[in-house]
This record gives sequence, structure tokens and C-alpha cells, in this order.
Amino acid sequence: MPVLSPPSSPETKVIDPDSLGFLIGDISRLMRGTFEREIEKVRVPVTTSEARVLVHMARCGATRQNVLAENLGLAPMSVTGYLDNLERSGFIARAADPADRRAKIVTLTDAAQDLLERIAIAGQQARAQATAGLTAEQVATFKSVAIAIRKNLETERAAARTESAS
Amino acid sequence: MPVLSPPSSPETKVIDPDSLGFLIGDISRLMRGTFEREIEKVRVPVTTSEARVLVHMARCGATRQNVLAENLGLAPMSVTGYLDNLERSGFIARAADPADRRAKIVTLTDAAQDLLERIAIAGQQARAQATAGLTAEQVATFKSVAIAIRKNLETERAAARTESAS
DNA sequence: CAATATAATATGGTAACCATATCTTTTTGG
DNA sequence: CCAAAAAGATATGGTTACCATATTATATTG
Repeated sequence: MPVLSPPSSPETKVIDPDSLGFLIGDISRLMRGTFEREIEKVRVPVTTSEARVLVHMARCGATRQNVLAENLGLAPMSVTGYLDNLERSGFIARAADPADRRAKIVTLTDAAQDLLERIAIAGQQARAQATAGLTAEQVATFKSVAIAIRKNLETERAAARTESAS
Repeated sequence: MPVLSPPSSPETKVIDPDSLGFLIGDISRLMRGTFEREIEKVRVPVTTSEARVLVHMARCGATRQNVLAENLGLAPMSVTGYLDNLERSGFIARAADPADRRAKIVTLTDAAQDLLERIAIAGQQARAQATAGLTAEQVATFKSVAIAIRKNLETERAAARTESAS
């Protein structure tokens, strides 16, 4: 049985399919799948992004939506959509900001507390799957580099953003 | 100016918004955005996923679609869609497999060669943005841990897959 | 107080997937 | 050898995760 001849034509530029970007995309897709399976197990009726919104809200307390959007690194409209779902499900509430009637302040409801605990469990499970066989140090290093990468990309994103608003 | 009081209620389970899964999701979203901006700059009329398909094809040579799907870690139907677009754009061609008339063998066209070079440039640029200020060693470590994580998650995915086919 | 900016949202769109059913061939068990 | 099962691709239709632009209501500023 012949070995597969790698490039179909000799001068083909061969790009590493394991280059940084593809690798990140791969683990993101896979991690999301694993998390969704765990979310299902603990019966949490929210999506991954909605869970992220809740987690940030738990961290920040009552916030305006635009602040939350900034916090999440998302367009305000994306957050509006997630909040619509979460509000319909009874996990968050919107109230007019007395200081600025254009703005709305979102808060977690009591129902969200239960949810957050179950989300934490699902997250732990997913993380355990992902990091099986790795040392705590390896994971810590990975995370710190990931945070540095995120900062770089956020900076670039902000630059692209202001540039397009020329 | 008062510091934000973290949890809105004292017993709130506070989940780290920088826990592994969210972090990975963040850099994936950001990296894709950066890559898309670079892709635009080099005038490459394909999406990120389509680019990934092309890159894998350059690596594997002529393959059956199902092999390609397996290779990519995607459902066959997802690959069919990407290949539809790429074929319409003239970057890949489908041919019946003479050994099995159910199967189709996909190959890159000459037009794809140009494209791959430009994709490589966009990838390098995006990578440079992402890893600014990091040492080669940090990046290498990051990648090796990412590969380990990917392997773990692929295993879990396969297990979930066969389990649901009970 | 007119012009402008800002908070949220309505509307509508794209990308990246997947499940299920279907069609065609191939393989296989009797 | 043939009926039944399996396997490759695809049609159909759906979900999630976003974003851009226009709109509305309110606030700010010149």
C-alpha cells in the first residue's frame, strides 16, 4: 500500500494545518462541544455564550448593557440577543437606569444562582476532560500565554475598529 | 471611586470568566476576526473554514471527501458545503472515484495555488499579531499543550459519538 | 435650543457548524 | 447469486454565534 504522496503538485505551498490559528480554532470547536455535552448532563437550559454572559454578570454585579458588552468583548447587539433569551428564561432582569433613562441595568435573578452552580460543574467536567494528563504547571503556562494572546488580539481589534470608523 | 463589589449577592458562586474554556473561546473568536481582516487585505475570497479545507487538501493530496472530513474532524455534510463553495469558485474539483462510484475524489486546481500562498501570508500576519511580545519558546509550549488538549477532546468526542449511537 | 452623541433594539445577514433523510452504489451473509 | 445491510455523498432544514446598519428615545453640548 503506497504512502500518500503529500502535495498533489511539487510546488504546492504547504501550510501547516497545525499552525496557531487552526489549532486554536480546533480546540475551541472541540471544547465547546464537550462543554455542551456537560451542560446537557446537568440540565442547564442555556447556550455556551449565554453561560458566559451569566458568568460575567456574576462577577460584575448589576451593570449597564453597554458596559457588559464591552466587558464581554462583544457588539452590544449580540449581548441584547443573549439577554433577551436569558430574560425570557427568567435568569436575568432588566431595569431602567434611574440615572439615564436610555440605559438598562441588568441583574441576575435568584433562579440564576442555581444555574451558575450547575454551570460551574459542567465547566469543571469539561476542563477535566480537556486537561487530562497535563500538569497544573502546563495548564497554568498555557493560560498565561492565552491571556497574552488575547490582549494582543484585543488591541489589534480595537485598532481595526477605530480605523474603519475613519 | 468605589471598587466594583464583585458578587451581587454574597453566596453567589463566582466562576472565573478566564477559566480555560472561556479563554479558548475568546482567543478563537478574536483570532478568527484578525485572520478575516488579513484575508481581506490579501484579497482571498474564501472564509476561514474554507481556507482550512484548502490547507488540509494541500497537505493530503487528492482525497475522498469522507477521508477529508475525518481529517478535518468535521461531519461529512459540513465538508460538502465548504467544497460546494470552493468548487463554485474554481479552487477545487470533484471527480468520481474509479474504485468506488459512490465516492468522489477532490483535488486542488491551479487557481488554488495562488490562493494558498496568499492564505499563508494572511496566516503569518495574524500569527504575528497574536504572538507579539511572546518568545518562540512560549509559543511552542502553548502549541504543544494545545495539541495535547486537542487530542484529549477528540478522544472524548469520539467516545460521546459512539455512545450516542447506542 | 438645535445639533449631535449615546443606549438599546429591530431588522436582516453571514459563518460555522450538525442531524436526519435520501439516493446510489458497494459489500456481505445466507 | 441475491436480498439486506452498510457506506459515500448530498438535500433539506436547523442551531449557535456572532455582526452591521437603521431606528427610537433620551441625553449632552455648542
